[in-house]
Amino acid sequence: MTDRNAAKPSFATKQRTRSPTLREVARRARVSVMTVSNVVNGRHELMTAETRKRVESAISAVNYRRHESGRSLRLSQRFAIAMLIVDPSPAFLADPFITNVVAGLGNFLGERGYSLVLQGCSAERLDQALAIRNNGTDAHCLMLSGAPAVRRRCLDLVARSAQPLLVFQEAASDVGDDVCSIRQDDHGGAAQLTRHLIERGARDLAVLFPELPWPALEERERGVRSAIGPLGDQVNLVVISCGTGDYTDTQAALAQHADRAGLPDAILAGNDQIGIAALKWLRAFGKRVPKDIRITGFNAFEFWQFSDPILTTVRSPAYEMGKIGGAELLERLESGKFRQHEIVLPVTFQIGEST
Amino acid sequence: MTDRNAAKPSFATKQRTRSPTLREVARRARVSVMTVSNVVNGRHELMTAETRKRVESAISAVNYRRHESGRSLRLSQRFAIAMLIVDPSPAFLADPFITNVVAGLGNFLGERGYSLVLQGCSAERLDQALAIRNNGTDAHCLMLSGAPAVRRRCLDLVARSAQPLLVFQEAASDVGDDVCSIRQDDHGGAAQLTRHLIERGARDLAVLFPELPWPALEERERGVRSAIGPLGDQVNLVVISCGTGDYTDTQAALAQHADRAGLPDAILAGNDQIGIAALKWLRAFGKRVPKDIRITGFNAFEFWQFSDPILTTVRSPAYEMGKIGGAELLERLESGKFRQHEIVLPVTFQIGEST
DNA sequence: CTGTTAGCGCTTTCAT
DNA sequence: ATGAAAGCGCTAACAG
Repeated sequence: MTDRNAAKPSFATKQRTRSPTLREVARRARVSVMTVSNVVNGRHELMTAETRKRVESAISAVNYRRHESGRSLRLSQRFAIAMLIVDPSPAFLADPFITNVVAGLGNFLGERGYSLVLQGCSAERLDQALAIRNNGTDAHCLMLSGAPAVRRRCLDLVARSAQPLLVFQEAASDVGDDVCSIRQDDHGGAAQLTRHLIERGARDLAVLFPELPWPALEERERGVRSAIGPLGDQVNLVVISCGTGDYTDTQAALAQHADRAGLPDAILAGNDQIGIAALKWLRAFGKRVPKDIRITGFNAFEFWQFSDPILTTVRSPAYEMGKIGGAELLERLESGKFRQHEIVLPVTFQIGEST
Repeated sequence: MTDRNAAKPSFATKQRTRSPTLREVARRARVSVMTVSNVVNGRHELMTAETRKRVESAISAVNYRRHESGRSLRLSQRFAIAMLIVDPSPAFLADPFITNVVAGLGNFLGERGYSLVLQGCSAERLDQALAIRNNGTDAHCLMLSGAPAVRRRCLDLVARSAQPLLVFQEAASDVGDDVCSIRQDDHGGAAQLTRHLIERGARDLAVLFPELPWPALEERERGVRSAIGPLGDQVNLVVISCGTGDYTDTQAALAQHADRAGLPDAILAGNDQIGIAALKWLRAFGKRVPKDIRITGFNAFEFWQFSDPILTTVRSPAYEMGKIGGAELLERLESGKFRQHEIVLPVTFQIGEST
């Protein structure tokens, strides 16, 4: 019989004040730890009202908060989801598309008792990322950027973790069975914008995309081409790269292109930010929008209307995407498998003054 | 002597495939778990090269990833930090100020082996928030909005958790000793903008702030007033509320105010988004900026230059704030106390064309 | 209704 | 240089 008071947990005494445990609450309420656990977990039918009350006052007296690691260890469930954003820039939350997805996902998970672990990371260092090296969550979510080969490498790397995986904005059916891909209809949205431009008389189109190829951008380019398809001989298309896609790069790229090759009669910008930069540069250059040249944006997050004239664009369901993706993921955790492996959400055409 | 193979951990078999543990790796490498643990933790001097190699191949053979909950439980450290964003709107990441802080914080923590748990929450439900109810992180970070009394209540609630606390954009010295507050010099920035406007001849000023009082906005209003101070009799100031601060609300509020009370000769907007909405409305209304009326923004995140004319504004060190705050917090976790309790970062005046 | 036992995966301590 | 034991806080299973 070991005297339990003689225990010498020196490692555990490193902490200044250890936060209260079930045992401490149990001692104060003069019940066993199991009874306290039952109170904490709402199994009120297992005890008398008197006991429950005594335990509850002990809980609030010491402000007991359940230690996640004990529970997780015991249940082999972390009640946490990792969201990995692969972006070469440290400002991995700069795009409102991403923040809307993250907000939707985080809110949904929070309501359901799961926390969201957020990490931005470059593709090169993805194998060093905490969420990959350590096993601290129940599943991964992934938002990718970069060339197709880079994204493929990232996908395979994350898939090696053998955890459920939710991929945003990219098809991923071939990575395994425990994967779900959710994205918006970039193809359809881009096609719709293109048809709209052609209807308005544009024949000499340009897409203005950042150098870093997000999968959604590739999808949009395909959408543009498919809409042009039937009119291939009457409609011309060039691709202009606008560097990082920020204000300065976009304007510089456009200036250089105009110099070398002249201007198209319509520009499909990769997103609203790029569209606005282009629009402003054109007007400074003496062009009238939409009279001389038409411009479209993409995604419509608040500042699509900052420009003058207001952009014609396409509304993105990014917030819903986070939410729906989260629901699908928890469904997977509870049932053992994904109900769907591919989800595509519709976008909404939104006409402005720039076309 | 219990036969260990007779164990019946049915609860642990719920999982389809349990991820590999130290024990499994140890068995494959024919060493004890301690040796594997030593390899994982880089204590290479404790073993022969041969042993190390055998263990390392076993590790990569099964793709072993350390289970965070076991480690956390044993070490009484979670290696995770919670970031709570108190916002009545579900789009708690809508403001680029916040996303920059979060990105800076997350990147810094990630490099140092800590994960970032992100949660948005309304003030009313803060007591239900996962990060508050459960003890799953080593510290809290807090970004607040709302009236002073609401913020105070939130602060007290979070402080009850008795964990180290890093508060962004709000003084918090009176909440306890285990708290650090980090913010930008909103007061100074606003004062500088105000002096600039007055120098350019403005005498009839308005601040255009959203209804929801973020602490930084209060600070900016005080900055404006302090700059006016010495000229109180020559300079007039009104406060215009612009509802949620989004595009539509801002323009509606401005229209209503103009109708009732006419227009000031300078507007200090609460941020760049509001400034741009105001600027566009004024131009549509036939006013020339800056000739008839001058406008300033605040924070300068990318789209400050979207407007035409470009906004005069103030650059926010939001990303650095996240990073420096994170450093201060880890320092606290390692040393047992905060080195500093108040950190104020400078902002940078950035002249545009709107003043 | 309440309590006891065992063990989740890990790392510190101590023994070999 | 390597291993055995103990226990962090929690909950399923079972016993009373």
